[in-house]
Amino acid sequence: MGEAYEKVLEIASRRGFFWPSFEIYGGIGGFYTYGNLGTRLKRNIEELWREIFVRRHGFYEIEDPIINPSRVFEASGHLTHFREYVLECARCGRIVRADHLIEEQLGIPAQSIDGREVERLVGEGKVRCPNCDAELKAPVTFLTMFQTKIGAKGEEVGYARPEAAQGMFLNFRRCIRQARGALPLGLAQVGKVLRNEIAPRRGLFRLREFTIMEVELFFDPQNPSCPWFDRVKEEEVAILTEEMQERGERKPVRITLGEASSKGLIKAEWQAYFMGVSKEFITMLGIPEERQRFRGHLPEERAHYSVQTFDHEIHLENWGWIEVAGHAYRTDYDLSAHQRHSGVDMTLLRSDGSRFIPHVVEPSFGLDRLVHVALETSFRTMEGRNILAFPRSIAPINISVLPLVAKDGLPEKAREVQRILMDAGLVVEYDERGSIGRRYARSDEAGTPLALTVDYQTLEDGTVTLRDRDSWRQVRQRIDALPPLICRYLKGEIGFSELGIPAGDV
RNA sequence: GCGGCCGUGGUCUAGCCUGGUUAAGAUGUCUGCCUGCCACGCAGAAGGUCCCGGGUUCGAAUCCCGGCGGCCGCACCA
Repeated sequence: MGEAYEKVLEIASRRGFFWPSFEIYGGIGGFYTYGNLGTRLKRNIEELWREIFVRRHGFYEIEDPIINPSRVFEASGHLTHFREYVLECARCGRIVRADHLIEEQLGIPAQSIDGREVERLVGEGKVRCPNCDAELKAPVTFLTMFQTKIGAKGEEVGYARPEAAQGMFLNFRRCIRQARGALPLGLAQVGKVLRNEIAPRRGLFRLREFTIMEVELFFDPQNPSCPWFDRVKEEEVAILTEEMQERGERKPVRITLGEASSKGLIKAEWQAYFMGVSKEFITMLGIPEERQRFRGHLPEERAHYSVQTFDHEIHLENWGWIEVAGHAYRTDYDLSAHQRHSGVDMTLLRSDGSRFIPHVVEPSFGLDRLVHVALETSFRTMEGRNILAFPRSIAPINISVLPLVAKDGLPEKAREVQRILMDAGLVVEYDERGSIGRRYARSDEAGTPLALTVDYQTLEDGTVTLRDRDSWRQVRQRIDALPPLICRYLKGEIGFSELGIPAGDV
């Protein structure tokens, strides 16, 4: 079953979903280019997310720069928390992380070690190479953020953002005013972020430049309830909490979000709410419920800004559980930090006159990972053919238009039908190469849910056949009735059999 | 970053160990014929820096060294 991954990668590059970037120059790890099908698939997933997380809640969406001045990340804590001190052995050249080595050899907790301490301990020869016991070279810092210079003289140091969230915090004051001061306030952003990963691998899972989709939900900690919580509180989810993992348990509990929230397993109701929305979203991408779970971060893996984080994980055959989203409770960490560093007041006024800094809950999705997961989950084979059975709402191409044979005026008629469907706003692929069977096979491999065939009967009565990608069944329908029917079908409002009357000889 | 395996037309692979004329096959693509619903058939064609660089050799896809890229394990993933 690990072949699904190999097969999907092969289809992805051959058919134009994605492939390694810069390949004519030998390639560089961690960068991928999306082709026509991949770009559409990615955008459709993004639109579905936007519908479910943003539009439906009336949240605001912003777009903030990728390059930020260093002060932003000094304030946010990323510049200190993103920096690793790395030690290299003078003899064998082995490279190790300073904090891990010091904790291991001297028993000093990694969190309490700063750069000066590292230099002192290494200089005094307190730590040795774990591999060959030789002396270590002076520590070098490794920053996983991309650094650049801003301006002609380059005196201003800038960094590429490693997360989109800071944009929402930096612009919070303006946005809350535009929202007329009302909490809860949801600010959303979709955009590229950059992380200089040490070892990018596994295709779209560990990229150096990737797209993130985030909501920062601001609320008053004295009024932490989510007005929509009723919608999800009966929803049952699989949760593996921090405590369970510390007890060595590996099997998640199944519990309703309402119960998980009231029992305190999930600290903020908003967090629990978004976990419910998250499950709904991921399920709509075609991932079955039993392959989803939420896993609480252990303290040492939790980001510096978070008091509780749940990863939304999906089980894949060859990687096991992989993270596609993080649900973090960031409290007032970021707004307080920016208030402290910028001197700008981030507080809001309650009706009783008291002032407070809002708390923040953040659902954050890695879009590229979702693209891969959608591809791999939808992959199946039928009679030796590859099929990408995408949910209809995210399929890159809506419908293929095919003449039964490429002669006798059928191609011309098919082109007319293509025009009609394109004018109706559909993404249509016309194909007359090879035989009809080959064209169906190509259509299936691109994940196109419908194939429309123009045959000799079309020329007589203006009807065509529609073929279902997943069952290969066919129905017949009049051309002029098609546009609204197909649109409703793609939205999932009607089933395949409602598209027309069954067609024979299949 | 460390260790193991790997890199051959668009795709998948053979050839490499045991260096030797035009680098083989399948599939895909293109042209023509054919076509009456599931990768049909026939004929023909195009398509390769054998990952890159260096070395050994009369001669390197093949042997050696270095680099780049990929996969797996370890580490990392704020």
